[in-house]
Amino acid sequence: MTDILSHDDRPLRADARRNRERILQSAREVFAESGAEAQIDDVARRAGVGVGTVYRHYPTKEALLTELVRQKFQRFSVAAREALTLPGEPFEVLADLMRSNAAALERDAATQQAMSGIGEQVWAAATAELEELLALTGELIERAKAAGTIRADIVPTDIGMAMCGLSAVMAHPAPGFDWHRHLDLMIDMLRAR
Amino acid sequence: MTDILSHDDRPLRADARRNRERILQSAREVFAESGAEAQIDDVARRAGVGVGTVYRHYPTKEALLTELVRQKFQRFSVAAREALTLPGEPFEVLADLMRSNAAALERDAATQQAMSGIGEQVWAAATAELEELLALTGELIERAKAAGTIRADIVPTDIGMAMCGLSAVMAHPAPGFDWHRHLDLMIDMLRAR
Amino acid sequence: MTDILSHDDRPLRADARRNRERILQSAREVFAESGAEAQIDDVARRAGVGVGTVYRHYPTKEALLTELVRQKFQRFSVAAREALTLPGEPFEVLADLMRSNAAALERDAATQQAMSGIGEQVWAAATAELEELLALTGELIERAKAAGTIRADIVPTDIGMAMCGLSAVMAHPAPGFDWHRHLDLMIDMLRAR
Amino acid sequence: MTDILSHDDRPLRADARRNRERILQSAREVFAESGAEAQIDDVARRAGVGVGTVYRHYPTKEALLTELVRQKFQRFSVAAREALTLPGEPFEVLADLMRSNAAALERDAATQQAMSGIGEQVWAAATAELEELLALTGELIERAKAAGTIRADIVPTDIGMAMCGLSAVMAHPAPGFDWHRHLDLMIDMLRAR
DNA sequence: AATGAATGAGGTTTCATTCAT
DNA sequence: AATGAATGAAACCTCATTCAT
Repeated sequence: MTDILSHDDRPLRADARRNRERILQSAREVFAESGAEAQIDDVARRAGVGVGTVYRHYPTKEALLTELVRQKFQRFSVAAREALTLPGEPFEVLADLMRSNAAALERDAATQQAMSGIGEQVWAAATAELEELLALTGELIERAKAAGTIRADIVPTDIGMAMCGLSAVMAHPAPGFDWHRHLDLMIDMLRAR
Repeated sequence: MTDILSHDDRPLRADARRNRERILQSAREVFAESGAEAQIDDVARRAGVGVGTVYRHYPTKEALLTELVRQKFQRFSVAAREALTLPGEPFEVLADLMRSNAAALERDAATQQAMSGIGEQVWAAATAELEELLALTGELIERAKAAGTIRADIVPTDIGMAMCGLSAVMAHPAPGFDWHRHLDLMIDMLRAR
Repeated sequence: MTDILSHDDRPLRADARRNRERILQSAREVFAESGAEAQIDDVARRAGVGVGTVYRHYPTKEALLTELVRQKFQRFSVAAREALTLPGEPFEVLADLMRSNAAALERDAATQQAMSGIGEQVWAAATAELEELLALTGELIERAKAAGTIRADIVPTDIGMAMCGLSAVMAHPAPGFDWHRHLDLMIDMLRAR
Repeated sequence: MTDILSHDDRPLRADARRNRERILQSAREVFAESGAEAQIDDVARRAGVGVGTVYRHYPTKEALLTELVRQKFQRFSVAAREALTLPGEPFEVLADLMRSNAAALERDAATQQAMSGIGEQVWAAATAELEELLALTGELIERAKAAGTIRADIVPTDIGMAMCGLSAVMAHPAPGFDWHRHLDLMIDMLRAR
């Protein structure tokens, strides 16, 4: 959608593409370290570019954050698509996917912050990606329902909410909190009895 | 403990106490409306006091936020204590408590923010209150275990993590997300089969 | 003058007088420690009274500072009057007076600040005291002139300027600065050859 | 040394250099008018730049003040170096230098404030410049000693203390105070008899 | 296309002073 | 007369964003 409306469909110049990658990587690291209140200047500095360059690629701090979340969702979608091709018992495939996504989340504090703290509009802007992800999740659920190994009333957003909650738990080092345990419990809650 | 060490044991003057209440109430409202990035000036204005007065009571924005979270936990504790005196089936009592706490959470965006996103140190400062709450939760769990109506392996932090995750879900109006449903599912996950 | 115009000539109540003394002493200490940017609250706290009490006695921070300077000048005047009664060689009497005033100055950072840094108006308000001091200094000078031991062209403000400069040197711990040496040199400069 | 370790060796962009100059000039004027309690906002406004620009160049009010003092000392050093090349009788050369420095001081209330009142740390940060100045002063003194026209026991800090004291006298419009006279007296005090 | 200096609204906090208790 | 809570103007500083180079 973005591409269609974009005023500039030409592929980016090689150096511009390289910069864009560097900026995103730097943003991931910086937001992971300092949370959403990290400064664009820091992102630029770590990426080795000027602030202006960051703004050329992402017109707004929010846009940058959004892109990060979008990409994360896309990767989740990629993983989900892969999972659909895996043999194995459907529910276990889904459970494994959740576990590996959670592990990825643990390494990506930026998205964690985005999922469990920041702005309404960041979400809104990533709706397309989220919906694709939910659709794929739906397919995984259907297979498990066919196999009778998942609760019959589960819908895709149940998984989404679980993962969203999980990321908040991760983001909080409250004493005694252990997200692995919380995830296992939630996987269990999805299982057919 | 806090009281003993406090540098100011004398009860507040009547007007000071009144102002303090007003400030807290105003803070709840303002943070609820604008999230954690709300401004102290707005809190002061709505409370009908000068900024200086807010700072006299809470020397930092963070301190104010912390107090809000603390109080919320204390109210949860009060509710838990009450629940312990209720007749009814122990698991259902616990479930009802979670539901009513969730409802309270929905009305209190400040705590929501705090639980699902912000400040590490806000949490840290509320540790004592959190622990009391977990202890009481433990008692409720024990009673349900004795009745055999809760999963035998549940511990207090399981409830804590569930509520923490729930507040993140609440804070996100992602399409299709419905926290009531998520909560019901989680309550079910706690139930003995 | 202040007394004549004062709306309240009645001697202060005993406790009020005690408070006034405490406030002045506290102010001396606090300004000495933190310079002129010390806060009235600190003065009040150290004096063991409320801020309001400080303000009842001195309607302004500046007024308090001024009173300190005034008193210092008065003490210098007392010392000068005493010096006039001393036997000894007139120039040496004057030199000794300067030395002992300098020593007093060293112990009184508040006045140092006032003499070498602060406000025009603080000086202005202490004009009467300064003039009395200069008049007494004039007498000391005259005696030395009669004895032929002081430069014939010296006037009272020469001493005033010397002491003013000295207090600035004192206030600066610049490496290699040694106010005793500077004072000795200046005393020498006053001496008849 | 400063240059070698500096995190920013590249020469400033032309516009940045221009702004920096403007800021310094404006700061000189503003501090001269309002003393050290002048506001950064005023400095910025008079320089015709945003506050942020001032802070970009000088991260702190103190840093700005320090730079002013530093420059003043450097100018004094330049003048001293020049004086070393002048023909004329060495003591008179030194005396003229003191007089012209005093005249410069009279026009520069900011440095006056700094020399005779403010911040310990402002001085500390200008130590290098002060020491260079003292070294050059030492050379001027040596020449006068060789000529036998200065007191044999004079050392560079004697001149430093004299000028420091002088600036305090200047800063105080006490009735009867005349810094020209004070300076003449002090120059006389340095002279060999 | 990239750079980074400049911008300035806006945020938090301080503190001299007032005033209700 | 004393207290200290309240006031709020004003200070300092930050940082997302713009724009000249």
